[in-house]
Amino acid sequence: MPELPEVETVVRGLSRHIVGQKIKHVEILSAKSFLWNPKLTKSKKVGGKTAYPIPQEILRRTIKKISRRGKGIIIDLDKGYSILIHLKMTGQLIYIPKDKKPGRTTGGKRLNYGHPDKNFSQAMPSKHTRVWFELSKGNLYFNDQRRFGWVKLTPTQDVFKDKFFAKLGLEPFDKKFTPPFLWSAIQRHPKANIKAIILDQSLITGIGNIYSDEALFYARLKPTRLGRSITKPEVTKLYAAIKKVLEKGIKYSGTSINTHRTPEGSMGKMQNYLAVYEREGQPCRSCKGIITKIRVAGRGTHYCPMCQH
DNA sequence: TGCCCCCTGCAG
DNA sequence: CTGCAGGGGGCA
Repeated sequence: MPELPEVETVVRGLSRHIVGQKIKHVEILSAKSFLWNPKLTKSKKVGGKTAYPIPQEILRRTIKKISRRGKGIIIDLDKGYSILIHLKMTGQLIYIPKDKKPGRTTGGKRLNYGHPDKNFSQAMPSKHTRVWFELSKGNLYFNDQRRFGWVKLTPTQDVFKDKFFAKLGLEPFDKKFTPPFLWSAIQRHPKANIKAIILDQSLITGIGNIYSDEALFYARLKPTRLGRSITKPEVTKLYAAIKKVLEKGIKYSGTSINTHRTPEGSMGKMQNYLAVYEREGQPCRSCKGIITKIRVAGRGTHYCPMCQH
């Protein structure tokens, strides 16, 4: 689910709800979702599920700050530890206050968990809950259908030594991200598709498959254009388009085509404003063209053949 | 720089 | 049943 706008939505929501709370207990329901000590695989049954041992360093720590780097989430605790989380394709972080009744072990409130039937509700923890944090005033659930995502615990000073965080490029909202920066990044990849270039997290962080297609649409660039063919005026347009689509995504709390939810469990709204993504066969919003789907950089890619060149 | 893989569920 | 899905790591 998550690209920069979705992760930013989750980080902002969690910041409102869980900063200042203490971690009272943690259940790891899927060993591979909490990358910690793989030797500790001795499990026990909790409510019919298998649970794994937890690192003691995480217990009784207070949550100080939640931030985002690229598509990764950093939760800083007191006493020098941080929790790192990546949602990958289907991860969710859902927070349910304890006073939301009926309380008790599940944390109570039932949520529509991406189910097409609006009346369907899913109790937390759900069958996709992989890590369950009991906090002082509520419960935080890391749900991840496909188990591609991960949670890690690391000393705060080592966060950016982490294999994932260490190789991230520039944030699109960093002052250093400028048209000249984008131009030079593109020059270094003359033979790559422009889509592959803007998807490369070691150059710019946070753009994924949805927002790359959207940005290329607003820049009027065909996704298969090679880096060396891109002109300076085109770079300027692409730069503006990238910032525009990411800002719009954040404004609408992300795209909920499938599993993306805010920490409160509600859907984002950006899917209603997409220009090309998931709009194959539909008319272009700015010309008479029909949105076409092809394969670029191994990903389904949507564009308007009439206005993107 | 591309391809396969991790995993599960859903549409066609 | 096959193919495909908001990501990214490891391998030619």
